Amino acid sequence: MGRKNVTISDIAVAAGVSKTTVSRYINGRFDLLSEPTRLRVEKAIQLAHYTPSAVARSLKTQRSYLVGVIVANITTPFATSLLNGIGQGLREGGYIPIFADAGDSPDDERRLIDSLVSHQVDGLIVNTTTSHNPQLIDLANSGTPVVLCDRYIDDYNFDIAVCPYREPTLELMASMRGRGFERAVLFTQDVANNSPRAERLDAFIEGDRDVFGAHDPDADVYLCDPWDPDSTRAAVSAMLADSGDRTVGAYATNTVTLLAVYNALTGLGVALGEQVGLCGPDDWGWAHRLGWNWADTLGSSVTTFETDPYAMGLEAARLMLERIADPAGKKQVRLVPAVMPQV
Amino acid sequence: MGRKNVTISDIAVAAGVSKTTVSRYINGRFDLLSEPTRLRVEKAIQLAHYTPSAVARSLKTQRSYLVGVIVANITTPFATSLLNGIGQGLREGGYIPIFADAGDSPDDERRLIDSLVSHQVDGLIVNTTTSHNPQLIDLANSGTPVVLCDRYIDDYNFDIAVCPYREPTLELMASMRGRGFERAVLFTQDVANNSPRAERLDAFIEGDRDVFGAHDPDADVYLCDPWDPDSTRAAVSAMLADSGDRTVGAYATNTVTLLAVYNALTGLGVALGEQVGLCGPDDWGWAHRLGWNWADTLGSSVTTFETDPYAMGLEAARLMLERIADPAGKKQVRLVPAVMPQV
DNA sequence: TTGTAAGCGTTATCAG
DNA sequence: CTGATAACGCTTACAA
Repeated sequence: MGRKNVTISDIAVAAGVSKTTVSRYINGRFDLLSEPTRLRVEKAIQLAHYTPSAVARSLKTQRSYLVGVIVANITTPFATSLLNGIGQGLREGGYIPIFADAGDSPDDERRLIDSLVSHQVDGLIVNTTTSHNPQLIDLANSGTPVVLCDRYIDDYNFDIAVCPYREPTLELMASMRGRGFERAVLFTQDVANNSPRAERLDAFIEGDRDVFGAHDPDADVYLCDPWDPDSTRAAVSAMLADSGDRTVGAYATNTVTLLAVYNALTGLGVALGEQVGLCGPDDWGWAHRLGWNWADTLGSSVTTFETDPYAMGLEAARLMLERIADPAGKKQVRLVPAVMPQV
Repeated sequence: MGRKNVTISDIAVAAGVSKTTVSRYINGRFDLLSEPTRLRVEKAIQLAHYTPSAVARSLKTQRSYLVGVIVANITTPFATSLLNGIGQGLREGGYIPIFADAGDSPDDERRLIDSLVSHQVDGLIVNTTTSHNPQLIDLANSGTPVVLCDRYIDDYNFDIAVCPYREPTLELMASMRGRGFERAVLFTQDVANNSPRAERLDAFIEGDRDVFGAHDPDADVYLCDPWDPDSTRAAVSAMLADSGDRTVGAYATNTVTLLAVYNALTGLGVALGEQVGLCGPDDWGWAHRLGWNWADTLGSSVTTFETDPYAMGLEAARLMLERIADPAGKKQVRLVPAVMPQV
């Protein structure tokens, strides 16, 4: 109970050898050990339940075999599958993933980066909360491997795994138009500092103009915070008022927002399908692994294109392994395409 | 680019003081520094972009202010909210949570524990994959703070945050009986090594006997792996065949299993409500934060009792903080009750 | 108020 | 094959 930790010196003494020899054993340099010494050390280690200190090792070698992974918001279905993929990829390369959640707070993200770096992680995979991030740029510049996930950072080239959202968004809008909806609207959280949202917004504007023939697409954009049911209800109400008796095809910027809008609509007694149709990206990895088509459950009028956050995590992890192996290599953008909507 | 890390010595030299003085500055011991020296050190630190090495600090002080958090399967909605709560609680206490995913593999869990401990985490919060876990018992015995979450480990008293599942399970079964279902069945993953599942199984058996008057409750238990649609479909088919024309109230051991069973049922063309009713725990924290009643979406005949994984995480974190503050204190069991079903 | 020096538990460099 | 010994970057008595 609470007994002092056994160290390499203890083992050395117990086995009657030097620390160096024990160290060699730990690191599997059996070519440098005679059979008898090896056995003596082995026995001593087992007897004492010795495990080497990774901290001391990290301090000396400047490597930890740890990779820090920071996700903007661990509560989303997207993040869940992303982490799953990243974990898988890193383990395959012999690295241990350490997950952290920024909880959508740039401040917390900054603190986490500092902390992880100061704990000697060998690299950082970040699904960042801010597209303006000098800290990460400095870090990458100073030689620390940094890989981005899904979200861009301005003014610097990072290794990054991303999904192209423009095309599937346009396809989805075309399909909504084809189904006869007269007006297109977008529900989104604040787009500032968030590249995927910005990309989807741009694509929406483009589609609203080209596919729906809107003159003032900006007026079709509704801001809401999906985690705040009141905010979403307000946005949906405003949208309904603005629409008059036009039928509406609503695009939600992500799965969480889609669910929030769905809640608001049904809460307001709006039947989905005739008056309002709902669509958006489906970034819900684990529902698919379950074989559950949640969008169908909401109603057959809900259409989506499916992204693959697990694959994205896997790619990000691989980028990290490559970057660690070759710190000076050329930065890469890895595309993980969405599955086009089944029209 | 790749320039050597600046250390406390560099700052000492730059500021023309000793390492001790710089160390005092870092640790906020301003009472031991004269105004001028403080300013000199401050300037030197800023100029050099110096950040102290947490690794070196950990090695020296044997504290890291890191708490390792291992979750059995990060892909589940339960885990998502649990981590959220744990993160919140730990941050409030000044500790940094480090998340890791065992991916339902006891082997990976063991490796993760080793790794985190060897990286000097100040404590470990574990939602374990195995109820038989000598490694964690040793760890706790040796003085490392260990807190369990939701799942028990045999043969040792741990600090633990858990939800009592017996009562709500019985209530749910009574309500199913009240709605006229003639047979009760349970869908569950393997119960071995998993205390909450075992507890729900026991409660089901009790309810099947006492509420439904079953003579052979074991025959009403169907094993399936929710992540494998085929396995679930097979279990559901078997259940339907066994039931003949009795109506069935099906209890799923957790949310993921409930969804899987729902998929299988609808896939087989079974309409929910008349022939088969579905119920189980609702451990889907974030859906509730969204205000989304997913069970209603599946169909109004799906009934649940709601657990609170976020609160559970919060309690676990608080237990950890208390244990770190008072390593010798008495072990505690913290109950986080479920919300009884609305009948 | 400041500094010296030892040491945390490893690994790396040499020298046998 | 084996072993001294000096780092790694920090904290902490103990002096001054």
